[in-house]
Amino acid sequence: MGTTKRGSERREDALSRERIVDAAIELLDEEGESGLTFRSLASRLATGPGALYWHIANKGELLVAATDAVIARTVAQVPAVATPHEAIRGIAVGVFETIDAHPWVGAQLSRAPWETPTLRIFERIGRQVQALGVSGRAQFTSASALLSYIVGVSIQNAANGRLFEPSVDRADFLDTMSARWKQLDAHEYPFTRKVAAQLPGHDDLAEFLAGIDLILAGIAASR
Amino acid sequence: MGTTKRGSERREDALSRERIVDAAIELLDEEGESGLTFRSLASRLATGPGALYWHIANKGELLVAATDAVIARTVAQVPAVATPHEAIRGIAVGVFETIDAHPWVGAQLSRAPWETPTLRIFERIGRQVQALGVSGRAQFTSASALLSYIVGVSIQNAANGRLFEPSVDRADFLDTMSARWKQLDAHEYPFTRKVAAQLPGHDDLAEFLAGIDLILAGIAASR
DNA sequence: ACCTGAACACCGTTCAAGT
DNA sequence: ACCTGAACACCGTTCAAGT
Repeated sequence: MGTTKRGSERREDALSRERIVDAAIELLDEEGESGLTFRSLASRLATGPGALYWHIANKGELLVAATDAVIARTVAQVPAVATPHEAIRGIAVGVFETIDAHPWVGAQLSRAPWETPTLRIFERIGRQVQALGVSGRAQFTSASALLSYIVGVSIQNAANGRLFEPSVDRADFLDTMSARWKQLDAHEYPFTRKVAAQLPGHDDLAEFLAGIDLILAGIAASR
Repeated sequence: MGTTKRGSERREDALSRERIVDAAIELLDEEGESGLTFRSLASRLATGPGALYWHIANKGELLVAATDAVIARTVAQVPAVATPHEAIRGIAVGVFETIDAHPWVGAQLSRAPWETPTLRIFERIGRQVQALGVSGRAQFTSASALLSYIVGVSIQNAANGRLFEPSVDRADFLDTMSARWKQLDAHEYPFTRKVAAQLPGHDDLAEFLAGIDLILAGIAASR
């Protein structure tokens, strides 16, 4: 206080790493992965593409930062619940819904699985695996298996969601898919053709959680 | 036989969808995903980029075709074994090793999970789930869970493999990663810090198969 | 029918020049 | 210290023109 206004005074609209990342998230959500370019991002921030490089090293770092911001929000919002089993389901649902809402997050998680975003999820799952009473070395195995499953399914689900225009709804999508599977070669794809009938009315989230329960049942059985 | 040689005679080096896809696989394996461009591919085939578009619609189709060729080979080579449990482990190992050898296959499987390559794997797993005696609707859930886990882990494993230069070997990589995890904030990452000690000597394939066994134990327990 | 290669409309990234 | 925007070295894709 008491200092006179000078060049050091922050302008409202000054560029910063945070503002850039926020704008990138908006662009990714609105236009999809291909909509994020340094030119489009710069024009949204009313500057030139070169200015962004003062704050961020390259596009890879920008994507990691955007993913990390979204995932940090997700894990912070997972509700506290009674049992480790419930907690793991809560984390799973959180990640699933986040990737469903921001499909580019899924692609990023699988492209750079050693970065902080993945670690945030791993940490939360790990604590609950510990709480489950899993012993020493098996904790790592169990947490890794759960993490891979959760991220894997979420990505596949999000990719399916983008298969058709948003106007095509879920039921139509499943009907189309079911019809396509039924037309597969009878000799090559007997199983796929048989389960094609189950596709209409399929509940992705329920199916996903059934898989979680399967892994948790396996963990319990292996103890 | 007996026809005179004409324009319809096939030149040895004539372009074809098959030759293009084979060259694309070579390029992807040698140079990685960013090494495949229509220009580099065309020059390898001693033609111009435009020529390729006579045989293939676009880059997406080229990637799907390349992935499909590799995965078809993989599933064809899975050995016949005694039990469904063994068979599922065999498929899992096949996919794991394929993605480890061709990391771009993993990226492609998660980018387009509804295409034939994924379906080929799903079909093989499904048949074994059926052989396991899993009932009706649960077959779909079990096969999907296994598929997601197998593809998910394989992609993460392959991404880790590309983290550093090929010169950096596995042991060094794990040591570096372990050291990095130990430096994480003690309050934010207690679990990750604790399991960091288990990282050196970690056997990815063994850990992966332990996860498969976990899911199979869950399937057995849920029956 | 199939191939050629220049051209179009883009990219990510760099960097001299400004403030 | 931070921003500007032209320039560099690329992309995927198209298409008139050739054989």
